Amino acid sequence: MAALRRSISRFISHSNAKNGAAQLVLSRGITSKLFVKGLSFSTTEKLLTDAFSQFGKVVEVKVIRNKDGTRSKGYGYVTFSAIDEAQNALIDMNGKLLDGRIIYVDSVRPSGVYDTPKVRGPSKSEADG
DNA sequence: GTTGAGCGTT
Repeated sequence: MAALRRSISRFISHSNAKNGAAQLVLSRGITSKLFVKGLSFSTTEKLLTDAFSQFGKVVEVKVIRNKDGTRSKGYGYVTFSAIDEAQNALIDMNGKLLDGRIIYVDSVRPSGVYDTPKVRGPSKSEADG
């Protein structure tokens, strides 16, 4: 049983978010988090949540704004509690009209969430030798 | 100064 858990944890991991909401990460590049662009500048987190909740449990929503927090940059992130929820939302919401704009949904770009070890350059002793 | 490609925080 421990072996089973070990093999599973090789493929499923959780990224830590501020509110403790975990982003599901399955294997390589498949996550429960979505990248949403083309948002109206008036689209808020609440509106995003309302629109995406029909596909599952939304655990985190973020609209990226400028420094002052005044102007939306027109894109954001939606994280679901499960990967299949995110997949369905992507398929269904991509190209849909939201708040008067056609929005585009994509999987989130890979970032250091994977279990791939970081590549190091040669150590100083190696470089000198 | 208000405009339209894009991957940010904690």
